[in-house]
Amino acid sequence: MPSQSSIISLFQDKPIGQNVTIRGWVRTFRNDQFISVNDGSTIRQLQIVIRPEELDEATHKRIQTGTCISASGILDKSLGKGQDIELNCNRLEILGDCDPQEYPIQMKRHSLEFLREKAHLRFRTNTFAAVFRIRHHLQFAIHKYFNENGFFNLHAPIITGSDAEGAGEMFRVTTLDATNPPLDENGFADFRQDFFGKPSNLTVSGQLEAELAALALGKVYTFGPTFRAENSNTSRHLAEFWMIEPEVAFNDIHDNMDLAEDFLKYCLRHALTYCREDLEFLQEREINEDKQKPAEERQTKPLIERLQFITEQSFERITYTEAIDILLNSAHYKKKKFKFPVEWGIDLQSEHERYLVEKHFGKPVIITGYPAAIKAFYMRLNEDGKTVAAMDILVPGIGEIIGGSQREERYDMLRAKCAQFHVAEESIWWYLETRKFGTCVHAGFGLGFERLVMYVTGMTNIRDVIPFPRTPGNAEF
RNA sequence: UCCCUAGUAGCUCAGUCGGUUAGAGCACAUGACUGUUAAUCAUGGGGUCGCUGGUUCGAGCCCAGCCUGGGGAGCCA
Repeated sequence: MPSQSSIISLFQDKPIGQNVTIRGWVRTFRNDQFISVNDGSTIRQLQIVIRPEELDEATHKRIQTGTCISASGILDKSLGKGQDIELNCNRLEILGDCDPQEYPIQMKRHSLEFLREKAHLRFRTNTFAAVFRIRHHLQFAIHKYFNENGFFNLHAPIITGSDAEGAGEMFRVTTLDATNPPLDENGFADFRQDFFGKPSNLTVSGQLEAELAALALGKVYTFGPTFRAENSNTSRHLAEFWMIEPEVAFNDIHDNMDLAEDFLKYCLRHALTYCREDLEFLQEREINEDKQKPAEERQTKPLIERLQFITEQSFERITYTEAIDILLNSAHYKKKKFKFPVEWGIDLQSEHERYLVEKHFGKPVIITGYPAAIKAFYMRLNEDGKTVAAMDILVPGIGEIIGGSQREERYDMLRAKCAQFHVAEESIWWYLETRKFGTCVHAGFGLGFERLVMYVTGMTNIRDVIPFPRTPGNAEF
């Protein structure tokens, strides 16, 4: 018996005339003799040709959309038009039946909303298989980029005893009996008796831990799951998502911007090189979906062109103050088209960011120098005393994809910021000690992995780029 | 959490002014055909109109509450 081949290897090597075996899932069974099979190795289907007279009636009925089969035979040039090779089957085995009365995935267009409710089966559609192959390649590209550039990967803890990061609501981790916890002298749950002897949570960011490592290893990055218990119900937020957080000793805010831009472009180039067919499929899909939409909601450029465009452009770099000026001088503002007010000191709203990126510049924008009051306590205070060395990278379509900063490395300044932001020093004494013992300039940023996958695949809902999305009220599968 | 919007067959949707027996395409079943490309053609089965309550002689349609999905906002990555 010949060993099993992946369908992608058959398309690549084209071993015409050889006896091969493939295993996969039936997509369609046409004309009682053509079985279109996908094995996940590629977006493409292999056509299995079987002579009707060689197929007994019982087996014939078991070949349905979704059936798992093994097919052996001679690989040949295809007589049909849709493909260049096909498998002339001389041995067909049903590995797993699929009852068409019950199987919800049909060989037709399904809405993404419907497939979201079938998350266990949606991998079997072209769209999701393409998305998750691309997700894999992007993950690989990220590790590759950092490895090639001298970074060390750091596994930040998933369970943390610190709640000082201020990045959002946290999930409590406890082994206490929720219905009958031990109580302390004030009548509250007594976490001294909990597993860790103190309250603990799922991490909202690995940044603080990454900083500790960077101040010894030089260049590090984390790439792990993070958790936010925010009740945010949008197409861009998850309760569980994956984040990449590089942190580099001796980098200032400008080095940080250079790194982020180079890194982002590297990831896009990697996807363009290694995910070509999947991207072409998703591009085609997007074009078809856009036909149903009003003109103003359609993409102005096809997916691949958009990605290429980003890799070729240098990102626009402006300060927060300049951004406010651009907004104030815009015709959009003068016609009172912004819903929210614009003035120095405000946090930029989605509509402001979208105007800057999509209307004014038409390419990615890095904004730096935000007012200290609207950014986190650990960001380095600039010489003007009122702005911090923060940076946000905004991209068309997604908005903020990266947020980062040069960190406050000055011990006294950081303590002052802690007091200002009501961060208890005793809760992050270990973080403060790095500033006491051989501190140095350093900077880093965070990239939401799913936002990157959205950007590359053109998917518009974050729930469609993570295999099993966790959102408020939904932890099925 | 707030605003908008939707929920009718397995899927995608139509359903007029509140009126008699609930509509289509696809899917599925049966048959025909056999080099097809989401094959084609014919025939057929398939409904708790999201849930609860209300208005009415009569509700898929009107009203109230709730549930679920989608879009937007806030928060953020």
